[in-house]
Amino acid sequence: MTAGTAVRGSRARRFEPASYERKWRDRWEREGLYVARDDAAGEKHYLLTMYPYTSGDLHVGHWYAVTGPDIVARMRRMQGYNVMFPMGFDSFGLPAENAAIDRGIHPAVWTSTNIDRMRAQFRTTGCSFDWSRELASSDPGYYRWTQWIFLQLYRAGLAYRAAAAVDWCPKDQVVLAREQVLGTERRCWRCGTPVDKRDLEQWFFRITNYADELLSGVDGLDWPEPIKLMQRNWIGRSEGAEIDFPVTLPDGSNERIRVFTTRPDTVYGATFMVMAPEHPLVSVLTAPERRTDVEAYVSAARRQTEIERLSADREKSGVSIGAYATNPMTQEQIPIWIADYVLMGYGTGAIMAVPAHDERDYAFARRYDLPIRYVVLPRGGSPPEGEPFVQHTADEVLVESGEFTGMPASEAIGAISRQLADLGLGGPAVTYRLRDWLVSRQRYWGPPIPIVYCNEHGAQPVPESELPVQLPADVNFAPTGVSPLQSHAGFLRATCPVCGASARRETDTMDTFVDSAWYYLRYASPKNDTRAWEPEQVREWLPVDLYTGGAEHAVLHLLYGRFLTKALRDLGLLSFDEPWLRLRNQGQILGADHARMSKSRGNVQNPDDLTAAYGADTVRAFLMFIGPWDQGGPWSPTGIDGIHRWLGRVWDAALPATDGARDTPGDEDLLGTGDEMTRALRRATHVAIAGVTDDYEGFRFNTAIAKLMELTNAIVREREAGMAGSRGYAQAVDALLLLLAPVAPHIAEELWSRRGRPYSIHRQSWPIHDPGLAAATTIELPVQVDGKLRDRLVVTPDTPADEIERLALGSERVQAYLGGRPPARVIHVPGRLVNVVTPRH
RNA sequence: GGGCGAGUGGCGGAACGGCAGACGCGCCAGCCUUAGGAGCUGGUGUCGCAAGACGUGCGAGUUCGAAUCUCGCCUCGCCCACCA
Repeated sequence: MTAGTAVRGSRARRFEPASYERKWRDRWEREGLYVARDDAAGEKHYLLTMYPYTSGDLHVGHWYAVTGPDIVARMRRMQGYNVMFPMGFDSFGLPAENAAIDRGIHPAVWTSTNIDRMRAQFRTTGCSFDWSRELASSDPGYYRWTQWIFLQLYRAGLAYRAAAAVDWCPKDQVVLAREQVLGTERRCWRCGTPVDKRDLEQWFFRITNYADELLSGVDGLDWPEPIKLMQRNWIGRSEGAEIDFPVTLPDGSNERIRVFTTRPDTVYGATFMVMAPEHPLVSVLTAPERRTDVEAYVSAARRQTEIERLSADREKSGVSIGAYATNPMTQEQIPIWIADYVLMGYGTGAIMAVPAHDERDYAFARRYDLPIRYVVLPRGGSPPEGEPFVQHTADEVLVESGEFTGMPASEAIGAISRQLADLGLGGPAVTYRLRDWLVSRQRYWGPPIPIVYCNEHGAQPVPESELPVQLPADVNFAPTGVSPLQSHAGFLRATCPVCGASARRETDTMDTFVDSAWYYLRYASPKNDTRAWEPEQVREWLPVDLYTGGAEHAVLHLLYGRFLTKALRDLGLLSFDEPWLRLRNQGQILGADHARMSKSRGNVQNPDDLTAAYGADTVRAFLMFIGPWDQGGPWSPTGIDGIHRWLGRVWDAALPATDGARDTPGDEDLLGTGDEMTRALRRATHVAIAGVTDDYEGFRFNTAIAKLMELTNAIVREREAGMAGSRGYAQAVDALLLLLAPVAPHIAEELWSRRGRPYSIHRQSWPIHDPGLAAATTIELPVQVDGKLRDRLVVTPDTPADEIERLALGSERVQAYLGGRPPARVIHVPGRLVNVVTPRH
C-alpha cells in the first residue's frame, strides 16, 4: 500500500475485486506460494483432481470441479501439511484429430493453443495449483514414458496381441472407428456400404490377471459406495463350475466343449447346448446339410453391434448346427445350437442350456420347441406352469438327477462340481465379466505403440533407448478413414532390433486411457528425462491421498489406474497397492436446460462474464454454495448477488479505519484465545471454526459457507453495537478471514494485508477450535408432550437432570395437557429435549 | 429387465432418530435517497382474526418421538443392460 492509495480515500476503500484479484494471483505465482517442495516440512499430502481433456475453453463445470479440492488444498496447507496439488492436461484423443480433418489445423497446434487458453483460464479461478509440475500427455517427454510402460507390460506378458473384431468397410477396405459407423443399418460414414466385422490383430493389456485383486482391493478404499459398487459389478465375479461336454468330430476324433455355469446343480436338466456364433468349434462341428443356414446366421451376427445383440426384449434367435454333445451326467445326446445371446467374450463362449431353470434358455427352448426338464424344485413342490423355476430359496432339492436326487440344491452345487472334477470333466470355476483392456487405436493422435514387425522375428519391442517413437508431424489428415500413420513411409520404416533387417513399424496408437492410467505418478518428478518417475520422489508423494473427479469415470479410468499400479508394483517399480486412497466425486453442472453441457447444444456456460462482473471469489463461493458438491445440478446464476453482497459485508466489517495502519489491535496475537471478545462473539467464532473445518474436510462446502455467513452476521451485529474498535472484534474478524481464505483467497489476502497482517494469509496457521469457548452459557431446551412441542426451558448447561425434569413438569403448558394426572413417562435426552408422555398414551 | 440414488417452502437447499425449513435467493412492508435493478431494517411453510391446527411424494409399520429406520407403491435421475 502506498500513501497515495490511502489519500485517495473512499474510492480505494470500495469493494472492487477487479482492483486486487489479479495483483494477488500474480504475486502468489511469482513467489511460488503453491509450489510443492520435496524437502518441505510437514506431513505430505498429495491432492489430485482429474486432469481435463483439452477441449478448448473452461466452463462453469471446470470451475466447480476444481474449486472444491482447491479449498481442501488451501486448508491443508494452513494446517501444516506439505501439499502437492498439481494440474495438467489430457491432450491426446480424437477431437484434436477431427479438428485437423475438419479445419485443417494440426492436432499439435490445436492442442497447444487450447492448453494455453485453458491454463490462463485456470489461473483466473485463483486455484492453488503447482504449475511447476504441469504436464501434457501428448508431450513427447510424457508419451515416451507411456511407451516405456507399454514395454514393461509387454516384457511381463501383460501386453499381448490378439485378434479382435473391429468394424470394417468392405468397399473402402478400412477399419472404422465406432463413431464412423452410422445408423442402425450400420453403414460406412463415407460410402454408405453396410459395414462388416473383421478380426484384426489388436493390442491388449491383461487386466483380467488382476480381476481378483481389483475386486478385493475395493473394500479397503475410502471411495463413494456407489463407485465401489460399480467397480465390483464391472469386474463381475461369478462362482460356479466348468463342465466338459464330450463331442465326436466328423473325422471320428473326440473333443470336448467346455461350458461355464453358475448352476452346476441343474446339469441333469441340460437338454441342449448353445455356442456363441464365433465359437471356434462351430465350423468344425456343423453338419454338411446345416452349413448354409449356420454360415448365414454367423455372418448376420457379425454385422450387429454388441449393443444390438444384447439389447433387451429382443426375441431369441439361433440355428441348430446338426451336431450333438453328450451330457456328462445323463449320458444323453443333446443337440448343439448357436445363438447370439451367448457371448464369445464371457465364460467359455458356450453354455449348457437348462431351460427349466434359466429365463433365456427357457425362451429359446419355447421358440424352437426344445425339451424342458425340471430338475430342481421346492421340497414336495411341482414344476411351475409356463415359466422356468429360477428362484433360489433355502429349501430346494434335486429331482430326476440320478444319484443326486433328493439332495438340497445348495449342497448339490459343490457335490456335482466335485464329481465332475473326479471324472476329469471340469470342476469348480470362477469367471469374471471383466475383459482384457483393448488399447489399440487405429488413430494418429495418441502414443505410437513401440513395436516393430520383422519378417524373420515377428513383433519386436522397440529398444528403450530409441524411445520415444515420435509421431511424425508431416502427415496427411485427409479423411481416408485410415490412420495417417499407415501412409507415412518414413514412420513405417524401421529396423528389427534382433537382426537389423528392415522392419515395419506398428501404426496403432494407444488408447488415451493409457495416458491417464499413470499421470499421477509423473507429477512426483515431472521433469525427469531419464526415467518415468524418480523412485525417491514417488516414495515421498505417492499414493495420492485425495483424488477428485467426475463419477463418469467410475469404472474405466479408475479401474485402469488401479490395474496399472498393481502391474507396476509386481514388476518391482512401485511399492504400494492402490493409487488413490480417498476419492470424492463432484456432481455435474448441467446446462440451464437441465441437459449435459455441450457445444452442440449451445448450453455451455462460460464463467468469464460472471468473473468480470463479480470477481473470481464471488464465482467460487457461489458455485460452492448452490448445493452439495457431490450433487451438481442445472446451472443458474440466481443468487449470485447474495454471495456478492455477503463478501461486501465481509469487506465492510474487516476494513480498518485506515489501510495498513495497524490501528486494529491483535496483530501480535492473530486469534488468541478470544478472551477479549464478547461472549456471543467468542461463541460464534469458535462454533464457526469447528463447523467450517469439519465441513471443508467432509466436502460440505455449501454448509461451510452458510456458517461463514453466520459468523459474518454475528460480527456485523457486534459492529452495530459499537464494538468495532475492540481487540475482541479484531480477533473475530481475523478468524473469519482465515476461515474464508480457502473459499475466497483474493479478498481474504487483500483484507489481511489492509489490516496490516503479515503476508500471506495463505501461510498462516489454521485456527484451532476451543470447545470450551464454543459452549453456550445457557441452552434452550424444547419440552414436548407426547412428542409435540409445547414449551421451552432456558437453563444453564450444568442444570441437573432432575431439576430439568421438575421444571418441565412444572410448566403451565405441560400441566394443561397432563390435566393433573402424573405423567406415564418422562423422557429426558440431556442437552436435547424433554418429552412428557401422558397416561392415556 | 436388474442395481444404486433422490423426492422437504415460490426457488437453491439445512436438519448425530429429538425445536422441520439453517444459510441464501425471491417476494412483501418500512427507512434512506432527486432517483434506483443500490444500501439498511423487519417480515415471509400452509390454513386461521386469534387460540390453534396441519405440514418433508403416497400408504402402512417400528418408536415416548420419524424428513431421517423398515415394508409396499408412485415419480425422477444415474449406472449396468441376454454375463450363463
